[in-house]
Amino acid sequence: METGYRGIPIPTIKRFPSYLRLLEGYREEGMEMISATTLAEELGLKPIQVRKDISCTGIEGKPKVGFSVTKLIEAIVRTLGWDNATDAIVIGAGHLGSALARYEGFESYGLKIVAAFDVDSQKWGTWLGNVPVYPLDKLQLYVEEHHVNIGVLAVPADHAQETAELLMKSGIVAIWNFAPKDLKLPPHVVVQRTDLATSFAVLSAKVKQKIQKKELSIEIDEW
Amino acid sequence: METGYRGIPIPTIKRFPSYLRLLEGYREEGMEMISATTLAEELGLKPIQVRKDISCTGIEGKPKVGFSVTKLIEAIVRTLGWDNATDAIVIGAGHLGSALARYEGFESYGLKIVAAFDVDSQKWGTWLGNVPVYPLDKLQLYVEEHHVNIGVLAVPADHAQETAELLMKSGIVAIWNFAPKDLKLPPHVVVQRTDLATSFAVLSAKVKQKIQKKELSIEIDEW
DNA sequence: TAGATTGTTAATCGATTAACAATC
DNA sequence: TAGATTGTTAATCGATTAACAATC
Repeated sequence: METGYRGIPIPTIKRFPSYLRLLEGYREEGMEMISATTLAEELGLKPIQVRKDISCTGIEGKPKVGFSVTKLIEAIVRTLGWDNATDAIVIGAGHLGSALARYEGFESYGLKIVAAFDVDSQKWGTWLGNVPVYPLDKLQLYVEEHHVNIGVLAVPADHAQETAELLMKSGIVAIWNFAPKDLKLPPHVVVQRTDLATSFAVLSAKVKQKIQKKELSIEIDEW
Repeated sequence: METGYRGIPIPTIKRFPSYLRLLEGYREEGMEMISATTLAEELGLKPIQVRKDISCTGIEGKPKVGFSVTKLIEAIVRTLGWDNATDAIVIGAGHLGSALARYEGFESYGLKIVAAFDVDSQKWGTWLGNVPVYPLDKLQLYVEEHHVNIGVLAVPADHAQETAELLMKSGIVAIWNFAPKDLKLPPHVVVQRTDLATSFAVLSAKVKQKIQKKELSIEIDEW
């Protein structure tokens, strides 16, 4: 059985934004060509890994010279799908939802927050930066009328599941979940978590491991 | 040459918080035993993976019955190092820093935000929930006096590197970096990113892949 | 040219998954 | 007991890394 197209590895996808930030800096400095070797050094990666990652974009480099900075940027942006701007809504206008709605960096990812929704009537009609806050009841209608694709979920954990289901029913394609809750949704909905607990778990584990290593003696780090 | 202790796999660490949330729900319901099979089903994982993960905590189960809910919770919490509360400070009292300082969920991870710091003199002396905001100049002294271990970095990207170096010099052990910037720090400092761009990149790629697959027909994704 | 860098093919490494005996 | 579940050992899978020919 032929499964065919396998897709770009998730770890590679995760490194792309770092490449992009670095490359945009180089572009601003007027640099035209960049080698995988330099990118690797700058990001603490191995050159071979950077080359492998870049090869996923389909772009070609010149031996001894490297890659065109602008072409590489374009290729990565295209590979991530960040060249087509997508409208998104934020659900939950609490502290986190508010910070997300106001965040200006999303533009460069092709993400545009067009509205926020909340159950709290006191927030209706207010603005989070340039983003208006509407009643949650208006969500379904808004999504249908404005063809919103992405829902940014920033509600409390105990309302995450039901809100996600509402988003799904409204026709949202993908959910970016900031609530500390694992959603159970049918596989046709794309869900991506940004879970503080998960991130902090890795930090904690690294700290703990470092302490353990130091106790068991062994080597030293310089600097 | 014997390298010895290898540590718990990062993917396992990342799944632990999901197990914990689920288990705490079961504990509240008064459930005493739980099987890996049930946990797996609830989280959309394979039973074998859950068993492997659990085995990393060192806890033992009973065939046909499962694991003690409370013992499993304790074991995971201990494995993550969440049983020892750690003091942390937030640097940058903008929208994101403010949301982080006010977030109450950190308690259950053994993380306590004790202060925030900002360059903006207008913010000095104000409070983010229960967290006071101090001048950035006071950071070094504060860290030394209060033995703060963790710095939560929520400053703009163009100040992230220098602020991280300040934290390092002040004696901070680990940095939780929310700035969209890759930090260059010596290996003895533990750094963990929570990068919106990275998370959104995965979301974008999944959406794009799904569209492509739908065109080519065929099946689904994980995560 | 010589040397650095690309791109491909193969080897390695680590995590996931499968198989199955042990056990309550 | 029979059947479900654990825990271990081996197989598989995917990503990283190594090796090296091609090339500007």
